[in-house]
Amino acid sequence: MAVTIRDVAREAQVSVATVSRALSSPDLVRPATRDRVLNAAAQLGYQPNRAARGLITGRTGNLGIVVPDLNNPFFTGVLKGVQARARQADYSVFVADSDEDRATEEQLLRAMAKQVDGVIVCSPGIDDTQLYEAAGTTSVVMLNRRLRGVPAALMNSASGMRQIVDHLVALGHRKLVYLNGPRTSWSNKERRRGLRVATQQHGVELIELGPFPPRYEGGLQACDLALAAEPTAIMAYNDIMALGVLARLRDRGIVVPDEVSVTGFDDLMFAALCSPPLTTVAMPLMPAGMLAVDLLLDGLNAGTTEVRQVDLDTQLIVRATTSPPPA
Amino acid sequence: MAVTIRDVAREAQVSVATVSRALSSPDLVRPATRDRVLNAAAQLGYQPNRAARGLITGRTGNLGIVVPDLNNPFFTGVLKGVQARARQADYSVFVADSDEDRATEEQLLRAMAKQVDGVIVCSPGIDDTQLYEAAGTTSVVMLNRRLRGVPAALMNSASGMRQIVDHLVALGHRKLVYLNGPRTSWSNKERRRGLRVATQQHGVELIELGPFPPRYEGGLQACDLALAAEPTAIMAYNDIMALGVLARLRDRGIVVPDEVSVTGFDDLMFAALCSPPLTTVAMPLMPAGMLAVDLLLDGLNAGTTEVRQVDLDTQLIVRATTSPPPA
DNA sequence: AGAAACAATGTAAACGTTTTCGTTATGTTT
DNA sequence: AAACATAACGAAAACGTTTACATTGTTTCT
Repeated sequence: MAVTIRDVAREAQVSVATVSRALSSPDLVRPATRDRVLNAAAQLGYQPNRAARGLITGRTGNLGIVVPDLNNPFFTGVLKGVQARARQADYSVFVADSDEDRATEEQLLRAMAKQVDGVIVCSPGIDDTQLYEAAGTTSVVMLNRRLRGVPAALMNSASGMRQIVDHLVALGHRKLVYLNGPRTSWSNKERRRGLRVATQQHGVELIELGPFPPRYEGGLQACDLALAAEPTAIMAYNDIMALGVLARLRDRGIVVPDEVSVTGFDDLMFAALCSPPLTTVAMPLMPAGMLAVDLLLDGLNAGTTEVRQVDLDTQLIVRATTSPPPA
Repeated sequence: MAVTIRDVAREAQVSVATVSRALSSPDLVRPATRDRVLNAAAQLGYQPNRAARGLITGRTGNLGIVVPDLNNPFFTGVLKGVQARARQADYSVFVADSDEDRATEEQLLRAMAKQVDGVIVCSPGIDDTQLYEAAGTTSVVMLNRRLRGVPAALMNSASGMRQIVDHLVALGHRKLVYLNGPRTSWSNKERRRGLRVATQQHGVELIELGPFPPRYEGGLQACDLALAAEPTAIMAYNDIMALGVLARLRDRGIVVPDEVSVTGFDDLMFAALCSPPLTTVAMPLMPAGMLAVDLLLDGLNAGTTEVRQVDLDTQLIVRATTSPPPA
C-alpha cells in the first residue's frame, strides 16, 4: 500500500542499501546517485517506516513526558517547549497525564519506557526508587527535581523567592508570612530554602503556615490564618493560591496592596489579568522544556555518562499587589 | 538485552507462535499451555515490542492529536479526555502543538499520519482540502468542526448560545451585543447561528460587533465599542474576551451586573474565580476528547464506513455577571 | 606494472513480532 | 472401525528497515 524503500530503489535503479544510505548517511554514496535517489524518493513521496527502522536501530524516534495534570498551565508551558524542541530534532512526543495519582504515574512511566528513547518526568509525587528503576530501563530527565545521578532541568525557585523577599524588604516590610504548598514537593522545599536564607540575611521575621492544598480553596483557607499573624505581606506558594488569598481579602474588605501586600509564584496567564494584577515570579517554562529535551538527546547521542543538572533563572515580575506597608 | 518472545517460548517450552497466540488470541491455545506461557511471560517481565508488532500488523497502537495551542485550557481539557480514554484502550497518544500556524499544522498532520492509526484534529485554521487529503492517508476525527464524510466530536455551541439568550431574555434584557471571535472559526459560526435563531424567536434586538482577537486585549478593545451601542447585556465569544470586558468595565466605573450583564463561553477555570464570577457556558471538554477517541477506534475496528458525527451538550453556568437590566 | 588501499555499491542477515500453512493428536460421525 | 472434522501446536515467511560483509572498479604507492 504505502511506498516502501524497495519502490524507491527500483525507481532510482539502485539497491535498497543504497537508498538507505543516501537518506541516513549521505556521504557514503556518490553525489550523482544520491541525487537520483533523493529525486526518486521525493517523487514517490517516500517516508521511511519508523517502526521498521526502530526495530533494527533500537531507536524509536519518540520521546515521552509524564505530567501530573494537563490542565495545569505550568505543565503545558513546559510541554510546549518540549514539543517544539523535539520537533526540531525530528522526534515525536508521547504525553501522559497521571491525574496526580502516584500509582498511575508509575504505571505510565513503566509503559512509556518501552516505547521511547527517553522520558521527561515532571512528577513531584513519584518516589526516588521508582525513578531510579525507570532510569535503568530508559533515559530519564527530571524536571524541577534534583536526584543524584539523573540529569535534570531545574528552575531556580530559591532564587525567585529571594527576589521576592528582596523586593518586599526594600519596600519596608519586616514581617512576612509564607503559605506552604505540599510538603513533599521539591519546589516547595526549594522555595522555603530560598526564603529562609533571604529572610535571615535581611533579619526580618518569617512566619510559615500550612501546608495547604496548592489551589484556590487553599488560598481562601490560608488567608484568614495568615491575617491572624498580622503580617504586612503574604507570600503564597503559587499563583492559584494567591488568587484565593486576594479573593478572601476582598471579601473581608481588606485593600491590596495598601493594607497588605501579596505575592504569587509561576506567573500564569491570569496573574497579569486579575485585579489588581499580581506580583509574582515568572518561571522559564518553555526554556525548561527545551532544555530537558536537549539533555535527553545529549545523553542519547554522546553516550557520555556525564550527568548534567542545569539551573534556569526565574524572574520577579512586579505588578500591583505589592507596595510599602501601611505606616 | 530486553526479553523477547523467544525467551518466553524457551521458558514455557513452546514455540514462539504459541506464545504470540497465548497473548493476543488466548482462545486458540489450550488453557494449560496458556497458563504456562502467561506465567513465563510474567516471570521474565516480558513486554511485546510494539515496533515489531506494528511492522507486521500495520497498526502502531498510537493515536495523534494536533492542537493549535497547548496553553489554551480548552485544548488541554480535550487532550486530558483523549489521553484518559486512549490509555484505557491501550493506545498511546502523540501530541503536536501547531502554535496557531496553519503551515506547521499541515506539516504536523502529515508527519503524524505516518506514525499513528488515527489523528484527532482540533484545528480551526487548517483548510478543508488539506483535511480531506489527510483523511485519505489515515483515519481522521474532527473536533468541533463538521466536515462531510469525516467523523466528528462536536460540542453544541449553538445550543449553549441559545441557553444564554433564553437566560438573558428571561431576566428582561431586550438589547444584546455579541462580540464576534474569528470569522473563519467553526465555533464562532455555530455560536452566531444559535444566537440568530434565539434572538429572532424571542424578538429581541441583536447587535453584532467584531471580529475581535479572541483574547484579553480583544475584550478590552471590544468593550468600548459595545458600550457605544448601549445594550443591557454583552455576550463575548469566549471567557478570555469576557475577562477583558469585565476589566475594562471596572476601569470605566461601570458596575457588573447592575448596569450591564456580561457572559462568556467555555467555563475555563478562572471564570469561577474572577470577580464577579462569570456567567458562561460549560463545554464538555473531556467527554469530547473521549468521544473522539471512541469514534477513531470504532472506525479502525469495525471497518464500517459509517461516518458518525456526534453532538455533545453544553450547559449554561449562571454565576454573578448576569442580572435583570437596570430599570 | 603490480600490489594495496579505498570508494561505491550490492547481497543478505538481522531486528521481534504475527500469521499462514502444514502437521499431529483428539474427538465425532458414519 | 474407517473416515473425517477439529483442535492444538510448530515451522517458516513476512513486515520495512539498517548494516556487516562481499564485490567491483578506481586510485595511489612502491
